[in-house]
Amino acid sequence: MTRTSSSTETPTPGVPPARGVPEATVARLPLYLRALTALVERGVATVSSEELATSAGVNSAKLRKDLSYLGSYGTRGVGYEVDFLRHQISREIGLTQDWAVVIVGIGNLGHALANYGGFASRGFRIAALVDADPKRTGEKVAGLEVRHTDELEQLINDLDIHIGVVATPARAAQPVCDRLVAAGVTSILNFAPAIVQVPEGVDLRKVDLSTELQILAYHEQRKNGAALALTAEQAAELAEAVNG
Amino acid sequence: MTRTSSSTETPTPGVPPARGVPEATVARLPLYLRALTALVERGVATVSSEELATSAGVNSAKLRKDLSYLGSYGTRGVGYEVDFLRHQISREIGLTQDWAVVIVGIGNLGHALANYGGFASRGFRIAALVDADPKRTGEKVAGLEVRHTDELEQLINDLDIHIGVVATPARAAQPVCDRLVAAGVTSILNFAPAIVQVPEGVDLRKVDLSTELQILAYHEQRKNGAALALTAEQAAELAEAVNG
DNA sequence: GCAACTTTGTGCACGCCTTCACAAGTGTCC
DNA sequence: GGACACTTGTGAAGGCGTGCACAAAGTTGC
Repeated sequence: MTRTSSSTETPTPGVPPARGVPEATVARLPLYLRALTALVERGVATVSSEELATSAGVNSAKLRKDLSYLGSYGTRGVGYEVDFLRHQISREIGLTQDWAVVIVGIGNLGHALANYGGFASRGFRIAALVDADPKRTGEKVAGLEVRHTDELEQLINDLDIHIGVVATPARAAQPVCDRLVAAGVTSILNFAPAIVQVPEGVDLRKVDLSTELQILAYHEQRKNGAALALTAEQAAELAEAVNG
Repeated sequence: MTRTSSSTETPTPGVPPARGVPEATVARLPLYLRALTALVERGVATVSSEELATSAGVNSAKLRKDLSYLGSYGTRGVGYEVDFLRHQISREIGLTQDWAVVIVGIGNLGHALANYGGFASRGFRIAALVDADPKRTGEKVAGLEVRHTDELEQLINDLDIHIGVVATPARAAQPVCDRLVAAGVTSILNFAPAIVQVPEGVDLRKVDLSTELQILAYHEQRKNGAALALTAEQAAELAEAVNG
């Protein structure tokens, strides 16, 4: 019924097709998936949009609209069959196949990522760990041997890896991404605090720890009556700005 | 000149004031700050919006509009004075004061966060590390002694902590957040893969590692001609759906 | 002091996302 | 079998963010 993807003929040249699902919706699908998984584990069979929305932390209208982009998987008057919906979303995201992932940079963060259980349980398989430091080569992390960066291209090729996770220091991020892309990786998750450029067709997502804290700090500063947080210097500046 | 905050009288009840700077702009300020810091280190004195935008990975019009919310800190025909602008943004975000932060959950990720250099260099001071496991209590991490969760409220009070970082397992996230809030924390950065609810007035940001990967997987699945990625089962489902 | 050039700051239009509100189904109870 | 209660799916409206395009403002060279 809603397969009217013919009228939406403005594919926005620079952006990949993305069938019909808005980007904002895609970003929320993993959220729904998690909420549904929790419901399955509790043995719940059906759920209304209201309940599911609450446990996913969103508005119920938004949830229904999001799901409507995937199809009509609910039953009016009843709700959604939990297990069925979970499977549909899982398939839409592409979690029914397993994705081989390489982690580059096995420092503190790389360690944490390699050991993070949330990946394996969601269809992501850490297939290779790579570090530039020869001293780390051979070390076992999360049951996997750390390989030297020299082998990066070889590993990507042999293990058919399409997704790379970058957890290197900032200055190494761009060269590493270049090599990943050259070797055939088309999706990169970057944890390094650096802005990296990738060619068109490669998806790049960024997780920046200190950026998140800074955004919090911005709002924090504006609570409790901001005046409380002003230093003498800042107060002087403020006064100057208001009067001048 | 642009201090016409009187006409914008629709403060959106549920949302905190947020003087006049759009949320999307706030989220980019740390980006600009980083780019400016890099310029300072290279000894660059002035920079045009075009250059700064490029090195921050955004559009120059967007950069100028963003900066215009903070004030008129540029010089037409010249550009922005790097050090001055950096200071202004820093002040706007609230990085001129130092923020005491507590990290709850010293597992792999907590370790990585405690050792992450990017916090200290940006006005965030890791003031306390807390873990529920008595075996970890007393352990030294990043030069700080890990304390037991029992001491959480005491530490928050004594050290005047307003920002909490949660790196616990999923099931512990909500109780921990509740305790943080009860003890006076008003900003929380949550790394646990769980949806947590906080009362109004408390800012909550979420960093979810597997969500990011799932978003990448979604797009990855749609590259290379999605048909390639279909399993027999999925193909059958698809055929069924199309034929009805 | 004037003309040519550079770069900022912003009004405006467009598009995406969110939210409301309701018609269209579905189950239940009598 | 019909009335009622419930819930989905979606048209439409409003708000927010982006990017264009240009006026305003400053600099340089003569």
